[in-house]
Amino acid sequence: MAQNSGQGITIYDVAKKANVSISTVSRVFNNSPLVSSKTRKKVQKVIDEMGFVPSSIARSLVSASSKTIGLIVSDITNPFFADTIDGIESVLHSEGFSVFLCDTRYNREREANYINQMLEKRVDGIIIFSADISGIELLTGIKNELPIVSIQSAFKEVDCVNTTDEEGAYEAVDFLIKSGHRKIAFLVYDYDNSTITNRMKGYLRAHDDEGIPVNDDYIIKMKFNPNAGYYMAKELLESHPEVTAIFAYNDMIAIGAYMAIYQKGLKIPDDISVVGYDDIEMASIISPGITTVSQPFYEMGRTAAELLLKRIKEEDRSIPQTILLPTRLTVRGSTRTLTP
Amino acid sequence: MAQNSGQGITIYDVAKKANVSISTVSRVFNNSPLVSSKTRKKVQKVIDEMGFVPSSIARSLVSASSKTIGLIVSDITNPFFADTIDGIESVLHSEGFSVFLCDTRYNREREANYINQMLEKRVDGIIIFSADISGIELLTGIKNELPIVSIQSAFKEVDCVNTTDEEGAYEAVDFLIKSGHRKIAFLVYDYDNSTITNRMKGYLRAHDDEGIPVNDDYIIKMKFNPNAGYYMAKELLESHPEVTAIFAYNDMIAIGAYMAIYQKGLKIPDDISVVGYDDIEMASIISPGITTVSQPFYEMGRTAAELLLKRIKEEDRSIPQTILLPTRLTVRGSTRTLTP
DNA sequence: GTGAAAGCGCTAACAC
DNA sequence: GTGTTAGCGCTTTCAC
Repeated sequence: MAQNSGQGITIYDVAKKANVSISTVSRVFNNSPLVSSKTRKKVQKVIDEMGFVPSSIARSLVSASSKTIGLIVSDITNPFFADTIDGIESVLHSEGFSVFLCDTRYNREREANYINQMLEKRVDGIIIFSADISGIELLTGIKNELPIVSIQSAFKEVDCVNTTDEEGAYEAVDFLIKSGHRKIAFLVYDYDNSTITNRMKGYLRAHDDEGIPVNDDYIIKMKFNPNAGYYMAKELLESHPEVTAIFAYNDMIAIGAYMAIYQKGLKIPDDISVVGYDDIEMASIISPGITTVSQPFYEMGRTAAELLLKRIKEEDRSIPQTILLPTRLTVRGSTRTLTP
Repeated sequence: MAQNSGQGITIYDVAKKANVSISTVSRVFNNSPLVSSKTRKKVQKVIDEMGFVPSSIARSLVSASSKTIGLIVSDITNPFFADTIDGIESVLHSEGFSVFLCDTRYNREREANYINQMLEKRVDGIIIFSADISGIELLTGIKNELPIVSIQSAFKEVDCVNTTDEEGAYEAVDFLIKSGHRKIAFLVYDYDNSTITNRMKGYLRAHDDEGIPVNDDYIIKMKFNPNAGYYMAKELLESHPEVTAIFAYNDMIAIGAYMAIYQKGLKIPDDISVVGYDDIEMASIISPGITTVSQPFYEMGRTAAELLLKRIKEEDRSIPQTILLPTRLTVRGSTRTLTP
């Protein structure tokens, strides 16, 4: 173990003690091949003894690269963000980059503040994974100078990594239809963004392809609130008890629906089937487990980081591209086949 | 709007264009009073026009302070971490500090890696909010050089910010007893740490103080798994259906218990009352809302940050101190009064 | 009130 | 293979 954490110790201290020049010290901890193994060993020993840790600040100043990327998310507690962050870091760390992570909590002011911090810190690029679009608006002012990759929000002006939302919803609803369900509700937030639009398209197209008419009354919308799923399902169960399946826009809504169903004294999936979206951890904890559309969050992170790194390295500012990643239906206990 | 984000523009560029020296430019964006308002206005205009953003890298190098603190958490998706992080940032930002946030996901290797990154980045201090103790072990090697504050894990060698776990559990169980409950189960993880020990103490002392004997069979233990609450409650309901109330070690366990109770066809709180701990968001989403012990997460963050800042500023390395923050029982629909 | 100059800890030519 | 040296973009004395 080193005697200390190297705070305050510089290459000069190491050089002096090892009787070499600072260049040699620099070469050693940069793994330059231009050092004899004998010198390297000698210097490394002194580095370890003194607990020397090179200052990334000084390195950044001369190399004109902070080796840091900024990551903006709108809500770090959102369970699937963690996997995405993992994916991002897995590729970034192997390239020696670190991540400056900022949680805006859907707050514009914080967002602006963080972006300014990133500029000051001279991040080499920015990845933004924000449910709403506002952060991206703020970024447009700098997108010509700094590579930017957006995850899960379609935006033509920067590189994007998205999932196939329409197909995911299609697969979920198609699964219900093929299981014999005909009266399938859709519980969704009342907003206008590409994700909602695409999942709605999938819901409609699945009906269309199977020749099943859509009953507009089965589409329940509500502005976002943490309890929205509960209220929407409650309303649905009262007004349309004939419904045999619910497709929820996401797992949080599905969980709210569970509560409304349980309180009505109904059983899942015996009386009603439920399908969610996202596959958050709670989807497998709750009982029965939620049949849901899993998104490749880790892969999304990896893809975004690779895209960004390519832009950083190649200084490539050509036309922004969008990469679409596929989803997968995970079947658990919340759905059953309807035998007529 | 600035023409660009200032990447690549230095104080020399600004100085030249404004016809002043670089010192003056520096004084302007540092709000030094030693500039005439006329000069200030002139320089500020150029700064805005060019979109100059000072490099925190260069500033850190000369000022020998990164104005950054490292924050280590074991799982950012843990819902209450977000509030704590908010609290931390609220005090840090007002002092011009930024936060380097690292999610170790309970992985030692990542932890060590992040600590090394923090050392390289020359953070001015570290706050660690990690369920397990390992991170703190890693930090002991550097605690003499860098201020460290730990949140929610008792550790004598560094400053700590904790909550009154025993009192929180006491208040919860006392509330149940005062509501007429006599057969109260405790569902808890099977580990040996101070938080678990303290809540157990609270559970026992509440019984003791009211002269109610504790039935050891009502204390159900299980190693951590995401579904532990469900399994423990299931076991309890089968072996001891006479129980009228459950005190869960945390809200996740309480939610698992809800599932087991619902599947048994029982109603909450009619057939059985449930009390949780933490007051995570889901505690108010789920139905009925969970009566639970709320922790002052935001305040914990603020307190930790203030403690750290004090250490950083005063270069104060005196005896580590521990600050205990109180909890509060939040009564919702999951509990009822038992009329004999 | 303003400017000149030294130096923070490193990297990267360039010289030997 | 190794050392010397000139900066990187700022802050901070110290003159004026």
